[in-house]
Amino acid sequence: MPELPEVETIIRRLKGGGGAPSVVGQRIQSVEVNWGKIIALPDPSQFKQNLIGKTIIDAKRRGKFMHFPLDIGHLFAHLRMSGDMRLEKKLESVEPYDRVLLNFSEDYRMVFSNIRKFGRIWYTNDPKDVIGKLGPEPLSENFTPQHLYEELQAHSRQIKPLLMDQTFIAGLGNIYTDEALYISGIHPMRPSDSLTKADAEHLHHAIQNVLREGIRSLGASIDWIYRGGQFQNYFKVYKKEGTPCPRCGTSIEKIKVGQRGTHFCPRCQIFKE
DNA sequence: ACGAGCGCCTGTCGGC
DNA sequence: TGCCGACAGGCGCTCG
Repeated sequence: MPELPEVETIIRRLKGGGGAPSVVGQRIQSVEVNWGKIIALPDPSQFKQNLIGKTIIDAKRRGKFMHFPLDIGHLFAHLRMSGDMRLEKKLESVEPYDRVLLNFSEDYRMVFSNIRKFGRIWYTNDPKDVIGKLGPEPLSENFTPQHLYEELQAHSRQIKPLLMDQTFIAGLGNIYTDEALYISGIHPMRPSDSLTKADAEHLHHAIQNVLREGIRSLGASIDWIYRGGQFQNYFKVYKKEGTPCPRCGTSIEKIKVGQRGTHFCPRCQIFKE
């Protein structure tokens, strides 16, 4: 479930508010690591030592990364293909996929759950170690149609894998990329430098729209990981192969682009060189 | 610079 | 029914 809108939803929940508990202000008393490879930096035993006694002073998102500034240093987490970050009472039972637990001084703990063990957690004094190479935030002011157009021209790559390259733009994954390309009428395999200025403007608008709608819906919930998001009910092409295009009625197709399942309308999204 | 192939993991689904 | 391969919301690596 983890693309920008889902991570944003998780972060907002972790921040609490409205009477709900928050990770902000919590002091880490102990750390449990049940799968060592989850800890990307430093090694797991150092990781524990570094975290104990630290206090979380904020919870933020950058691309698909969760970012927890501490009183000293920074904690980052990435869910990769599966998983969740929960804030819960220490009384709750530990679930089978709970890989890393941060026990706070009082009542609560934060739990990194990750079925496929692809997720990663970092502790570092320098955020650049983790998020230094990320492209712009798609919902920030410095991501403009002009910027997008110029960057598209600067590369000659298939548009879909380029949009999913986190150094190009931070936060898009398979779902929101397919949806944004559909909305803007761009074939997923088109060379990035074949896009016109008008194409780039449409794409920029579509990216921001689909992400905002995703956040408004609290993300998408599919398969066995359900977290209450509703965006799956608004998919126009993702997982819609064989159903009629909402705009022209042509059957939605599924192909592979850059090794990833890709859904598009062959009539609305014409390939051009 | 770019794209393909593959590894990392666990679970589900469709075909035979 | 049972098995087996393909596939899944991601990303880093190697190779050509």
